Amino acid sequence: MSEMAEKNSNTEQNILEAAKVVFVAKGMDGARMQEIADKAGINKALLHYYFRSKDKLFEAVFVEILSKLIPDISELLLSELPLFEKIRKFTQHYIDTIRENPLIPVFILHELNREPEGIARTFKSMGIQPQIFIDEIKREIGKGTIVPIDPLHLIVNLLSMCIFPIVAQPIMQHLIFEENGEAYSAFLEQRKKEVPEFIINSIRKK
Amino acid sequence: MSEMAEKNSNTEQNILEAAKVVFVAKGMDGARMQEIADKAGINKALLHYYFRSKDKLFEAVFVEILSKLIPDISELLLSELPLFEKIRKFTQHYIDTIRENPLIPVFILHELNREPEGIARTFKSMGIQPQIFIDEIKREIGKGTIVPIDPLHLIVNLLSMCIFPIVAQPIMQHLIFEENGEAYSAFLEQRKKEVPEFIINSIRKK
DNA sequence: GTCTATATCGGGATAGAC
DNA sequence: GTCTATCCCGATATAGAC
Repeated sequence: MSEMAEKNSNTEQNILEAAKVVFVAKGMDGARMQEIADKAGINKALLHYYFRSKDKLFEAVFVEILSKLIPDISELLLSELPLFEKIRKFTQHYIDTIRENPLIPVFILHELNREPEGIARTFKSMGIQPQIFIDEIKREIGKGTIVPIDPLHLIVNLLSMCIFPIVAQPIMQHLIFEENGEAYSAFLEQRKKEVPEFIINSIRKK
Repeated sequence: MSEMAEKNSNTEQNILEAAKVVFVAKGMDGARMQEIADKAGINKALLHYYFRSKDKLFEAVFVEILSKLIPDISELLLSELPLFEKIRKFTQHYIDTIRENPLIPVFILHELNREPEGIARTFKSMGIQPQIFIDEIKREIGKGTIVPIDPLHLIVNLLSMCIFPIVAQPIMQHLIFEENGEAYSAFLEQRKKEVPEFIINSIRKK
């Protein structure tokens, strides 16, 4: 049994991996079961054996992606560092994380638009709790370390400046570097320092 | 002939309008010619009469969207206002513009990922020239009005904080307002003031 | 220019052998 | 568990009448 189970879950994992790549690149509608099967080194019929349908397979992939992403965010918000240090660490770590899978944010947003109800259900079932970080910002304002600012805007600014330049790379690269991928990559690397300093510069009490 | 031409271009325009809505919401792959025909109040066959294929129709829609978007950006970068004023105006105008068609940025990015070569060609054929704005920022740094900052990072920060919160509304709304659309709308409205002040606060020489 | 009817094909899904 | 062969529907595209 152990051998069977071994092989079973290997194949299943192969399928999930392949499906993830294809779904993320092409979207649910553009993805082809044939392509997933090829990439997994197996046969179309086997896809249906493991996951009953394309919808079910997609759902599985979507859940896997989300459940990997969310703890990653939460973890950092809850660490024990002082605020400015936390902003620096978060930016660095987050830019790196998204650069590893730059297609995922657009994938999620696209699918969220495509089928708001169905996917949103999946999404809601996993909780993120930004409240702790919000409270921390409020405390710093109270202490007078930083200027009065709505914590939500601060958080959204931070996320925006990390995520957007990566997901918009296909456009930005063309706009400012004439398709020079190397240059844009270096630009993103710089942002790991530029963004936190930009933020801290704005909120630090003088 | 005038009557014919009239009707002709009306239908053509109706099709383009309908196609735009459907393509933007569902993406090229998810869009159905039937749905476009229905929304245009005509028949599937007519779509093929005006535009030979789905690909051709998509191309037409994509070009129309881009050629509307790009002058809109350029225009503002070239105005004559002082820098801080320009940042305020740009933010306001740009947030409003994107809120009118919040799905378009994700649509563009998704399609760019789906078919990098084909679409990129279309994209490149229209030029945006950020150089004038870059030079202006450099001059202000020279004058000592603002702190030394790489103009590209400043521009990307600005765009990020305008665009991202709107395209990521489906996620953010859930994260911070528990699906309260009204509250998120008000939040975006606030950003028209918060974002420029956040930026100016960061770059202004003290 | 606009419609109805139909050809064609791609792709998701199932049957059944091994 | 994995494969081959096949079913069947949906969607693009075309033919042809009006």
